[in-house]
Amino acid sequence: MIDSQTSVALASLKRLPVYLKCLKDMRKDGVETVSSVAIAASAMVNQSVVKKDLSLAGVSEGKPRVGYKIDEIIEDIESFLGYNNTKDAVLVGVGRMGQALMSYKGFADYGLNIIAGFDICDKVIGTRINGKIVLPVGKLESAVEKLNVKMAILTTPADNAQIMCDLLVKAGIRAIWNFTPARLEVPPTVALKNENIAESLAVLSSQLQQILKKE
Amino acid sequence: MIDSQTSVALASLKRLPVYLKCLKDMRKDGVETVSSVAIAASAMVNQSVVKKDLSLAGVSEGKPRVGYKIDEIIEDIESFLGYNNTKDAVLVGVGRMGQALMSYKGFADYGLNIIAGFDICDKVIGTRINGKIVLPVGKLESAVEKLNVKMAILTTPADNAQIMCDLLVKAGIRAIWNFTPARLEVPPTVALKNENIAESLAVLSSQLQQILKKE
DNA sequence: TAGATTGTTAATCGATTAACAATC
DNA sequence: TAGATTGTTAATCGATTAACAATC
Repeated sequence: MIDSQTSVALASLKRLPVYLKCLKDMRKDGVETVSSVAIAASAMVNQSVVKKDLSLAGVSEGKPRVGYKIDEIIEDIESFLGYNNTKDAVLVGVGRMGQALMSYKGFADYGLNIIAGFDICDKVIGTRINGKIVLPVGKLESAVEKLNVKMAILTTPADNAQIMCDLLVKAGIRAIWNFTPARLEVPPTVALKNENIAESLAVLSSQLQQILKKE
Repeated sequence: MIDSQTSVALASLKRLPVYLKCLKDMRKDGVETVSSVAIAASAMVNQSVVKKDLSLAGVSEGKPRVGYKIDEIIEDIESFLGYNNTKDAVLVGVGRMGQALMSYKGFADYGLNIIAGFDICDKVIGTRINGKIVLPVGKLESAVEKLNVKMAILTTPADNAQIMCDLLVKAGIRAIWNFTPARLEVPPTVALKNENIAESLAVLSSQLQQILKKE
């Protein structure tokens, strides 16, 4: 293969963290080997999809009639998802949502490390949340440059989102995780992931409606 | 059509709130009519997809050479998504994330109304967040039954998630919006939407990796 | 050996995109 | 009338599912 495969299918990429969670739960229950059929059942997806996703993720060979060693398969998926090499991130907008994310211990498992929060409000500037300092937005650019941070989490009010986004891009941030409802514009050299509350609610409401209709 | 179409394609359903946000932003800028081409550009999707989604959502006829009246199309999409008839919800787990969601004013736009929070911690019980009372979990079942609430938002620590989930189901909740990383088990009569932080991060990290690789 | 499971190949399905007639 | 846009139909694409040979 020359200059091979650019991107794992998006759908596969989204399922891998789900498998990982299932596998870790199984391991906690003392499971030592696991088959694709078992993963499929636990993650509630088709078994063909599991097999294909695992091979895409480059999981070490499983043994026919046995399956995969649970430690190995977990290690392989984590390494594929990059959970081992820590990614630093800054967080902009230390409101309740921002504080919730700064306090969340689970990010460490995913290799994400929020190094500091930034805000414009004097009440939070200088405080520490989960041990991480909150700095004024004025210090954002120099901090990002000095620490060579590539990822940012955006949790400002929607009105400020684009302005802060522009500032982040200017500072050299290359990936923005947007928790605001604003539709942001970023240059093509910057990755953007919208955490879309309205989308999720639309899906859930529609499912609920169908369930209630059936009765 | 007899007993027609059970479910709008999931992909379409997810895009509609995006269009809605774009349309509202346009209206704020004084736009009065809009074409599917303009929506497609703003939402950054293919124009065929927009046309198809709009027709699925039952948007009132657009006029060739003119497009859609912006007030009408917004009204149509909102009504299709059920933003007009308010859905009550309870929230379980009034930690930082729970408080952030209870404080979020934007839910009103989506027709979602959190009527109360529930927690086991004495420190928050009895307080009010954004005017909404926090009650002990012991009162959950009776409240859900009395107020006929069908939807719940789950923001507990992962350890308690399944227990609280079971309690919600027992109380008659039919749709659970799960913000915890736990993989929940619910009966088939209950809708479940996982807000999957790990999935989003995997997608963003992968995009970032590709962008950095190109340089 | 028999049988369960892997890993891949082929078939199916659904969603996206392109094309175009109808319309104002 | 000319031309832009709608709304739908057909073509393409990709992802899911089924099937099966290889293997332990």
